[in-house]
Amino acid sequence: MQNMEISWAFRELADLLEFEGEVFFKIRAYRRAAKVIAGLEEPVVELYRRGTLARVPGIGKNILAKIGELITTGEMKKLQELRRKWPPGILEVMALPGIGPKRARFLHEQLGVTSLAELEEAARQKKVRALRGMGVKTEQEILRSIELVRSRQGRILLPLAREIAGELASYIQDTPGVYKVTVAGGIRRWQETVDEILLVAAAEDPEPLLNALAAYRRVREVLVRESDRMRVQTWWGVPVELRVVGLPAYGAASLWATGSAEHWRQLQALAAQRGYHLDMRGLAGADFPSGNDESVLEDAPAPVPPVPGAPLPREEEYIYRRLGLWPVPPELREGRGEVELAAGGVPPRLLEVEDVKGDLHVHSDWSDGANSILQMVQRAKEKGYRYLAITDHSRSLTVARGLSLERLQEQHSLIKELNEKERDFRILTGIEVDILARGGLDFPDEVLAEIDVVVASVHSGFRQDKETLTSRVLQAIENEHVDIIGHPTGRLLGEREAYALDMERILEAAAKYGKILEINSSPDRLDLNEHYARLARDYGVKLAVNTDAHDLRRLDEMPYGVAVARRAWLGPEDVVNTLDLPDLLRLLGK
DNA sequence: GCCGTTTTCGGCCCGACTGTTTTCAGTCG
Repeated sequence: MQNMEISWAFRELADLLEFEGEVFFKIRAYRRAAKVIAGLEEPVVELYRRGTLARVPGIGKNILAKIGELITTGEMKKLQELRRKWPPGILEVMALPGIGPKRARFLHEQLGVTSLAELEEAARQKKVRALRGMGVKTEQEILRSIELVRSRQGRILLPLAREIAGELASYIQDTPGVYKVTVAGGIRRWQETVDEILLVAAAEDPEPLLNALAAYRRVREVLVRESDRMRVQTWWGVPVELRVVGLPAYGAASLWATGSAEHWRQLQALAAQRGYHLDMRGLAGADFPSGNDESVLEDAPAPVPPVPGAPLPREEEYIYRRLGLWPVPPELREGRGEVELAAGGVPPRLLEVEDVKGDLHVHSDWSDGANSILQMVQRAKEKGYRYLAITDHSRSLTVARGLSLERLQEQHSLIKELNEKERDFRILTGIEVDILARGGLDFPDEVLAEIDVVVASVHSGFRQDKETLTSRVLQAIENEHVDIIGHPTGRLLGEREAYALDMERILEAAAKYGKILEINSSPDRLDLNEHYARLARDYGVKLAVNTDAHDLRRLDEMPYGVAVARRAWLGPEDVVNTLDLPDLLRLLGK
């Protein structure tokens, strides 16, 4: 039983209890446990066996017992009971923006709504507006939200996709007769979200691999089975496709399965021009010379590369070279001009994780972070960083225990003290200052002037109109003490649309005032996204790739932001936190 | 539910916004 599954069980438990109207604190305790478990670095099963799980904050007697139940029986009685009691669709209803437990319950009682489809039907028949406490606007908002949810249905975020793909790939890898396995598709290209997981395996005989996949404990259903491919539905709800080829076809199959479709189409066209024929069985007329050479088995890379920019399998590289191209990194394979680019000159130097010398947006337990400043610093050092900016929330964000002026000053004197003991590392004082709903910033200029790194972010008034929101952000950009605009568009993937912003005006202003825009690496944000990041560079705006980490583990999410930068064709020179400390300080005007 | 004790139960939960109201409930960050 993986941490993720245990965490999910408690989240579902909390959701169902919330629907039932259980007391707030109990629900919050379960949610906290779910979050804590998801953030644990060690397997819960291990901690449980060792008897140290109860020491984890947020896990008391009751939750410990439920975890024990999950580990030993694979089920949790309380959860099963609730699942039997309520239709599964009500959780989707409750998850709609603007619909909480009370309204979900009310809709269930008054209209018999048990699913999104039924709610949609009721709203279309104008039955929702007739209910007490709801009106036309609510009804329209519900229909809009359902539309949003539909559009993202079936797509999962990259970290989950990577985890599932890694688990399956290593399982397949262990099947006898397998030479190597690659995770391909959108995962390999570091797309924001994916709707399927594609695996390519090289083996003499596909049969045992397909049998193995069909028998995997988290495969729910075999959707398609052919002699060399299988498509299955999994326990996680995301379909997985495995394609098995012989070693000589491995490079072509991996290229094909990695895509994108457009990139592949352009490669095929180029091959035809050069008198070859390229399909997923290989590059006819130019086979990989050592296609059956046992030595190809030795350089098999990890199925799920930990960072973007991993070396290509040499069979892929060979095909690019034969087509007169330099090998195109998977992140660029979107058919957005990379094939033309790869036909001439030298490859661009794209940003790499190793270029990053520090993180300029992280939280500590002074506001809503889980770890102390020292713990965050320690981890930053382990990552080889030279600096770390502690940017806790400002006073207005009370839910996040935003810092009062006094606490801010207290924190900054602590940081100054800590810095006296540091060598070759600098803790930068910082703040994530709220861009207030009424305009202006949460701290006065004279306070901001004293801070090394000022990140300004919107956390309220998301639904204001475009003009209002744009002018709020413009005001922040024009403030001489602001350095970085944090998660500039405010989107939460699959949860909340970006707020209405006139991005061209924002980019113009950022260029004019020399302000840095953030690429927030949090996988549910990735904000700016790759399109705006590229646009920003075209405007001459510098970017900062930050994690916005609220705990130690999320400091590790830097690769996701780096992937966005790479997909935007950015190099180290476009990103400020590749600078050495003195250069960075100069840029910040410190 | 958990936590922290002042060891056995009380504290944890804030404030703005919105749409619906006739004075406020529900949602959300």
